[in-house]
Amino acid sequence: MPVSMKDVATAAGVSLSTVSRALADSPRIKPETRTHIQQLAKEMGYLPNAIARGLATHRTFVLGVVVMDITDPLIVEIVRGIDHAAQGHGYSVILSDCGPDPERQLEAIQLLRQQRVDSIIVPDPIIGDSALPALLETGAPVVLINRPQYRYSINTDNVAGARQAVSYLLDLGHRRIAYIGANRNPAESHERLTGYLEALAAYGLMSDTEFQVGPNDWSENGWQAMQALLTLSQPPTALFCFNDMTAIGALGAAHAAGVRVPEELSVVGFDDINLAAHFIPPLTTVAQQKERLAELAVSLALALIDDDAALAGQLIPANLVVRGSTAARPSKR
Amino acid sequence: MPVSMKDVATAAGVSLSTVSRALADSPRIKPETRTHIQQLAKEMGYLPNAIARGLATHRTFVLGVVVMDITDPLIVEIVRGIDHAAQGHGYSVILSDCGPDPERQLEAIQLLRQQRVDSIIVPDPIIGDSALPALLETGAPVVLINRPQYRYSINTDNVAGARQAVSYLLDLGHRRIAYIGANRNPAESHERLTGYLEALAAYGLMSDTEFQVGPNDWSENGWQAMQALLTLSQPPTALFCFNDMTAIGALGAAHAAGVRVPEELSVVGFDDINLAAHFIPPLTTVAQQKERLAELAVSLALALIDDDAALAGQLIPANLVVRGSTAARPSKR
DNA sequence: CTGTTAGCGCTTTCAC
DNA sequence: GTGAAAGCGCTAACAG
Repeated sequence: MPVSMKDVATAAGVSLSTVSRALADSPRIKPETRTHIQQLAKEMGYLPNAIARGLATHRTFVLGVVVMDITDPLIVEIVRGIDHAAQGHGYSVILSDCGPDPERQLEAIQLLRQQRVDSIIVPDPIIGDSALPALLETGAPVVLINRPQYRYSINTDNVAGARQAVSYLLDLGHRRIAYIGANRNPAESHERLTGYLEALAAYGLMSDTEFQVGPNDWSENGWQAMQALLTLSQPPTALFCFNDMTAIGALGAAHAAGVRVPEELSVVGFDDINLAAHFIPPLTTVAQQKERLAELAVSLALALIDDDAALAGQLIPANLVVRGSTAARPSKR
Repeated sequence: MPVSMKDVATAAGVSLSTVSRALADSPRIKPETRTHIQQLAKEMGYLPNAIARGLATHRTFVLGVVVMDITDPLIVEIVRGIDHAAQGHGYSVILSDCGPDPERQLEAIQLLRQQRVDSIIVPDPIIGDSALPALLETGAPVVLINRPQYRYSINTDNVAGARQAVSYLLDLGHRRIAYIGANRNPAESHERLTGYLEALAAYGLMSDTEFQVGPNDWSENGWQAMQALLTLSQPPTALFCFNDMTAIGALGAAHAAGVRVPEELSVVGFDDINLAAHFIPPLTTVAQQKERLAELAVSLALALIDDDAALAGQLIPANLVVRGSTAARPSKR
């Protein structure tokens, strides 16, 4: 029932293809008739049928986004950025939340293929150690976020970000600084560990291996890692955590043990999720530029449709945001 | 390049329509040939082209989901539920994050219409006071979540949930109980206020109007509301908050003012967002059944395609989850 | 500049 | 039971 090009054509007394051209701003059309038709189409409430167009052009103007858990505070923010950027390009995004089950991941990818999405973005560093191959067979280009090992990716500069955070702690006078890593995410965790070690080395310090805890990820595990650190004879005075959720877990354990933050312990996270600013105390953290990562990923995903990989492999800086969870080293210790 | 039905047909030495029927499990086909063709299709890696099918059948097997900010902790959880439920029905979901700008909301809706989604779900009680009319003109059925005023909606029982929360506080011995509401969400806030008042009334109590603060919504405002309450000569000993984010804001203000929770002040939220369990202290809250809301919304959205509105208007119970932010009334006060 | 004609890949009458 | 053919709404040669 919605009005089609044919309807517009007969109403305008021209042929179907003239309408098609007019609406597509084709150069080969008389300006007057074009504006006339465009206006007529608007009056009639014509809305292009993306399905029909997709069938004819083999371009659906739909982007697929595959995540394992859209509930992850970092991931949602990136997904939101992707959605906005896509809309800016006239694209829609199909969201596919796969969960941890590999079989379901495959099914979800099949669905995406059936829908003939033009390109796929995976803003989730965890997904796809198993699903990635299937994804790549899709035919559609696949862009990853924060997966530097893969060629078509857009990544945060984890090493530099971590270095910045730990340097800051060193500048505050801290010398016993621990790192709580993440096992769900070995590659990223290792990069942040590298930055941590580099910062220490620049101060002529070595990291005590008992200060490299984890790897862990969830806040529960941040909690456990903190507890382990508190049993040391010389516990750390500062903590650099894989991400904000880990930091929040550690904060909980510190609170439970009666360790005051930041007076007795400084804590730095990574990501700068929305919550970080609202936590008690507000979390000092290394902010990822989620919007920018998303924009670039979308641009790359669309460019790859035409085999343009110029944007591939970009490294985006991450910047320390100082808030209430860090302070100078307690003098008494 | 992907294999089409035609390819399968020639490979099988049958006609195109036979393949179509075989793959659609049509009854009018010899069982043997059907299984044969199905197997052959699988071997050849045939994947149905949803675009072509959509053009032929006027059914795209795509659901539209419109939100204002997918980053909202309650909304994401519901969206995740929608995505899962949709996948279970063989549907994909196009996510449209519109932001607060009404103009952009209209554009996003246009995109959805162009994609000819079969149905639309709006799990966001805020969006659409302006966009709703446009949405309804879409032609596609529209289902709302937590918008009881609208006929095709699935809703949490706010009144009963609130009543439960406040009754619990009363049972703990609290008598001076404040409510912090939300102005971004007047309808929901009012329902929860109603439950609050009902619970007080059941104890033969009246609410002091100075205890009905807000309406507010963001955690910053929860903070402000709490500060206002603390200036009262007889501040409340317990707080029922519109939602968890408000509660978290209030918790922050209490912390800043040196008021200990739950020893000196009990706080109850609403929603049970992921974070609630991880906060310090873990938040007592009224849990919405996000999965269930999502499932029902999807079922209704799909049923409405065939004009079946049996599920419309369902009321889903919300249940109190007791955690660490509530305790018996301090005896000294 | 504009009209005619094929498709795009699939479903669905209508015949056989 | 199976095949032939038309058509979904649009684009894109190909003619004029």
